[in-house]
Amino acid sequence: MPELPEVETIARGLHTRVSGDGIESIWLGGKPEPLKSPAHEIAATLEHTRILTVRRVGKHIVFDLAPNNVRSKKAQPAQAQWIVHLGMTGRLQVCDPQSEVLKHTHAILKLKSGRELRFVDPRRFGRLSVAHGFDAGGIEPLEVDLDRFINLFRGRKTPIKSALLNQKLLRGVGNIYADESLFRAGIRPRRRASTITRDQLAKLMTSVKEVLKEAIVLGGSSISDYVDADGEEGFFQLQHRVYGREGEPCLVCKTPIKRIVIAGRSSHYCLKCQK
DNA sequence: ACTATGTCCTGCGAGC
DNA sequence: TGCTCGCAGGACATAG
Repeated sequence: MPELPEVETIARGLHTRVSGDGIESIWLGGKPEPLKSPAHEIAATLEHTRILTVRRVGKHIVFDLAPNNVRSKKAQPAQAQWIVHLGMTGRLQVCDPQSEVLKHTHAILKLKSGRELRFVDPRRFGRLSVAHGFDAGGIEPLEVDLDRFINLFRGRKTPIKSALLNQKLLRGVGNIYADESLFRAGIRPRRRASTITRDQLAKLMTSVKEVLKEAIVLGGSSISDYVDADGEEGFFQLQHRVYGREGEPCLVCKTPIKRIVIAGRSSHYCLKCQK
C-alpha cells in the first residue's frame, strides 16, 4: 500500500534506472484498463519520447518526457508527463522482454535500451494518465510550513484522521502514516480538526514529517529490492506503533491498542496516550 | 462549501 | 480439505 515514502522510494529507484532512456512504443492491455486518459492519448504522448526524470508528486509518480522530434518551428507545448498512480497494489517493473508477463499486467513500454517497463496491478486501483504541467493539488507534507499547515484545518469539522487523508489538503499521507502520526502527536483520530489547538497542530506537523522521513530513510536502503521483477520483496515497514496492532499493548503505556472505523478506514490508537 | 458514504477490484487468510 | 466471507484501502461519485 504505497503512501508517500514508498512512492518516493520507487520514483527514485526508477529514476536511476530509466531516466535518459527512450520510449519506443507502449502496449495497453485488454478492455477496461485503469486509465484516466484515453489509450490513444497516452500512446501518442509517450511514444518516441525520452524520459528526462522520474519523480514523486504526492502519491503520483511523474515521468517528465522530452519530445524526440523537435523540428516544429511552432511553440512547443508545455512539457508532457506520464502520470502513474499505484493505487493499492500497482507495481512498475523494469525487466527483460523475455521475462514472464505477470497476470494483471496492464501496460508494457518498450524502451530504447531493449528493456521493458511494465505496469502490473491486480486490484486495479492504480491509474495511468498523461498531462502537460501536472498539478496534483494539495501541499507536500514535507515542505509545508506551520502557518499553512494550521490553515489547512481551520473550520473543518471532519475528524482529523479524515483531514490528513484528504489529498486536496496534504498530498501523500495515507492510512498507515496518518495513524502513526496521530499517535506520535497524542491526538485521537476522531478529534474534529477545528478543535485542535495550535500547539497540538504544531506537534502533529512535526510528527507527520518525522514519520514520513523515517520511512523514506528505511526505504532508501531497499530500493533495488522491489523496483525489480519480483517487486513484492523488500517493501519496507516502519516499525508501526499503532497501525495493525489492535489489542496489542501500547508500546508506551501497555494499554491495548483500539481499532475503530473512520470514513470506512480502520484507525488505530491508544486510548490513554491520545486525547 | 463541506461532509459522509458507497463503490471499485482481487487476493488472502480466518473460521467452520 | 474446501468453502464462504470479510477485509485491505486511494480516489472519486453521489447524496445530503
